[in-house]
Amino acid sequence: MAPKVTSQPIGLRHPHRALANRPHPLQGLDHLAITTSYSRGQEICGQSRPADNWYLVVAGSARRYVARPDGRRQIVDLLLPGDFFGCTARDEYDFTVEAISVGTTITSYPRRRVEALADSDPRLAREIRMLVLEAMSRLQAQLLIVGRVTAPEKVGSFLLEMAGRLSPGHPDKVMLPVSRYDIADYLAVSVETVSRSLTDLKHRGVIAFSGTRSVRIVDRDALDDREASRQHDAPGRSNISWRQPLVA
Amino acid sequence: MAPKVTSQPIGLRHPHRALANRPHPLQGLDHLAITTSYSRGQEICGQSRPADNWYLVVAGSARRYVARPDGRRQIVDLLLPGDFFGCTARDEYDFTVEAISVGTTITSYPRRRVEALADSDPRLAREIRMLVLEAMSRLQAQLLIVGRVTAPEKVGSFLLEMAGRLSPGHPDKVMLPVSRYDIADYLAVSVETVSRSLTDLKHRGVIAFSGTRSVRIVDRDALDDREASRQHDAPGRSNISWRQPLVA
DNA sequence: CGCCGCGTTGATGGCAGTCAATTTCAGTGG
DNA sequence: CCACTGAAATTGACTGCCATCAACGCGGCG
Repeated sequence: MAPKVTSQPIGLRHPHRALANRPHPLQGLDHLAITTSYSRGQEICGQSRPADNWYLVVAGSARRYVARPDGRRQIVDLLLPGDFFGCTARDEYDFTVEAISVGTTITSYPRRRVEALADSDPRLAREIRMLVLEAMSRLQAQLLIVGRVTAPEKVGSFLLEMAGRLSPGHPDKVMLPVSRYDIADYLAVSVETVSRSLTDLKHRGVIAFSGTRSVRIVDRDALDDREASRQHDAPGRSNISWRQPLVA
Repeated sequence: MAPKVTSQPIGLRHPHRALANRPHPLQGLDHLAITTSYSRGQEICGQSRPADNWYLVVAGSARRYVARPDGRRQIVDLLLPGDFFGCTARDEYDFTVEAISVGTTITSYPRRRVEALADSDPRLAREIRMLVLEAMSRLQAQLLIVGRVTAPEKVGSFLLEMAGRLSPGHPDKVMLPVSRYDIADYLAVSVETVSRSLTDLKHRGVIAFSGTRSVRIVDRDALDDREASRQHDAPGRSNISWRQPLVA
């Protein structure tokens, strides 16, 4: 039942991407940390298990999701190098995290020890707070994406989000680490709709492919939020207009 | 432009609901706090304004939302007494918060001062972390609700969520503090769909009304997550089955 | 009384979920 | 190197749900 992991710390000499030996978050906790490599689909932490560890992605990617009783799953975070997870208000995880890419490398920190250490090191406490706030920022960004109206809009803003997170330097080249199924469960739409939206965007010349998971953003403006407002001059239903007079 | 608020601290002798003089979060910061009453629809903090304050709801309710360029708005948190907001990773708020109920009372804390204080008081730092984690938990719960398939499911799980947060004691009586429009913008569906879903649930005997905003949950199981899986024996599409063999 | 916020109901078209079939791709073992 | 296998991805056909437009009832308030 327990995930079969190499529970020995790993050298970390050649991490696959990012977070090389450069300074990374939680640098001062290396003596408590255990860095592990996971294979594709391997579980890192599981729903309704004691939340005894906090985690930081070193390389690769992982999906944080909630399994619904009806068999569906809702991905509630896509984790990339530098992303933090596992820190919850409760005693048990209310989600599952699985590695996506091969050679996904993740550092785990014992919660009790780190909390104790944070009580004596304000800088650490502040750093943890920032990591949690960034996780919350990701969650809000996802909610804004999922809350969009049409499926091409969701897929489009998903691509923009991934582009911004994967390669802040080259913002028009996206190497998706996830399958269409993962995108579907992230956006709460069906796989077929994801596929159709992507081909739709391709035919409209908004994006281009070089391989199924390598996307180039051709027309960034068309993917942007402004699209819906400029495309057709229909102003969209606001639900806000009636708010203004109340403030007076 | 600045919200016309009574910027003097208020006595807090008779807060409308909850958080009476009983011990509340951030108790030790009363000397820094400013408690203000807001009227319906009044802005508490605004998008792209410097994030200089953290806030705690004392009484009433508020909506945290993001205004989209096309005029829509997405509510990303419904704030009830005891809820914390305004703590962000960036220097500017990326959302707006408005009071909903009349007499909404909110305590604001100067960010810089509190952060400095947290650096010397680990208990305070830990308490802030817990408040942020609870905000994150609310966000994840909302994402799970918005990610559901049909509109009645979204509305139903919204009612359950509100029931759990509003009155942990009487979990079958829900006094909604929000309008149908707010529910719609919270669930990312149209107002009409919210109304239709509610009447649908009423006709199916799942809920009962005593006034448009007073709901009684009659059949809790029918609102639960299990509904979709038991109703019809269609197992739903999983996207998970194919994961299992990979772990081996 | 009339205005406006709020809530509901009806009619209709378009989009997306579902079922199904096919193709492409990656990994494995011969 | 290639055949084989199963997952990943795409495309098509069809149905049902939901967004949209429209109209109407209700209640508070100036």
